[in-house]
Amino acid sequence: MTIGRPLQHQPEEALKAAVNTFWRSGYYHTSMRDLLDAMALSRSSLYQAFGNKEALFLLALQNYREELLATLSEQLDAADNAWSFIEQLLYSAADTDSQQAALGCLLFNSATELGGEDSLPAQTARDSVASINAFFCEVIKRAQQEGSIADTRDPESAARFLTLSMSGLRLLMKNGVSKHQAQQTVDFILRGLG
Amino acid sequence: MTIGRPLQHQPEEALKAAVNTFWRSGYYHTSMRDLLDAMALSRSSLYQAFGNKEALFLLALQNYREELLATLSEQLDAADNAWSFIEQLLYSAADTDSQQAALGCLLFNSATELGGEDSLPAQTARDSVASINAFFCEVIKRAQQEGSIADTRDPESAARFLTLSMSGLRLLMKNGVSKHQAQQTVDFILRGLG
DNA sequence: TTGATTATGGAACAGTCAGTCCATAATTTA
DNA sequence: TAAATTATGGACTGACTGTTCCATAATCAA
Repeated sequence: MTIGRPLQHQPEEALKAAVNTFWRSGYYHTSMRDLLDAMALSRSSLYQAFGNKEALFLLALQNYREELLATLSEQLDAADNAWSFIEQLLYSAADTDSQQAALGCLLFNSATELGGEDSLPAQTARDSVASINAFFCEVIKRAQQEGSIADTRDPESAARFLTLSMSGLRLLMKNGVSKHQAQQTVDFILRGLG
Repeated sequence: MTIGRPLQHQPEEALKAAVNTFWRSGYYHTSMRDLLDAMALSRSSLYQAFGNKEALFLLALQNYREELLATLSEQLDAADNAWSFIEQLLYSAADTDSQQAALGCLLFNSATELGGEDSLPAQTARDSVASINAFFCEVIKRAQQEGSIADTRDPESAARFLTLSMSGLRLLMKNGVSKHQAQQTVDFILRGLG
């Protein structure tokens, strides 16, 4: 066993609470008090366990990204083929309820908020978006192998278009567009992609 | 003439400086000190002339939106037709240098940052995005009259797709995508739209 | 039980936040 | 010149910011 007083909190659950807090309020507008309340631990414990606000945010971004990529991989494996995965991805994004839609995606939110900063959080946010884009690129390539996307298309360009579309779709949903309207918009995306 | 001591600053230029400040740092992360420095006036003058931070932000959003819509209208009038306006709009967005790209669009930034809040700034940000979308809708209708977009397309859906695309393009540019890569992505947008 | 080790609660810190207030400056009209 | 009016500079407020520090609590090995 480890020596010393045992932890009185579960770091994984605390981190999830931190993710949700940053998700709701963004990096700068989230205060340590917000985090303390949401994570349900004391100042000392938070700083001892996670370092500081920036380090906690980096960890939250990483956790969110890994969980997102894991979910996407599962859905890809469960789908009949790459193209139907893309369809499901877009239509399910268009089908989120308004409360969840108001949150958007933590990665897109962070990349937008931190913009072109050269800080570590900003760079990490950009890297996270790039990792999602890289996943999409593999999906595109598989769709091309399966014949549902023309081989003549540059897969990286197509992946960027899909990233662009997901990000734009999140914004539309944040702006209060209805599910039906969002679905109609998805049809344009699929036409551009196919 | 007006009675009393005359203004020692030009409200229009000060407002532009405020716009740029909010543009760079967002609503919450912009401090009154940032605004005072950028606007080059004293605390008293700022509060007397513009009320408070929220009121100034609303004014900045309005100013940005009006100027953007005016520029778009000019470019639409100068274009050969609605479709070539759309092309130019997208390709010029893909052609912004990295410094400007890092800023993105104040309206999309604000709508993303303030998300689903029911505050006045959040509502105004959403309304501003909606007004851009409404402009795009008129452009789409004109393109349909001119025969460059099929009449079978729902103009409002197409407008939302164009709004989504502009927003997504801004995110890609923020993420460091090159001009060439952005141009390739625009081709996907145009294919989806046409 | 004692000593070592780690976690926690809470006080404290300097800095920043948005916003207010008042004395004073600069202009008008009379 | 004097009174009225508006703008400005700057001190000030109370609340909040992220972070540090220390005494204490809770566990382990000896």
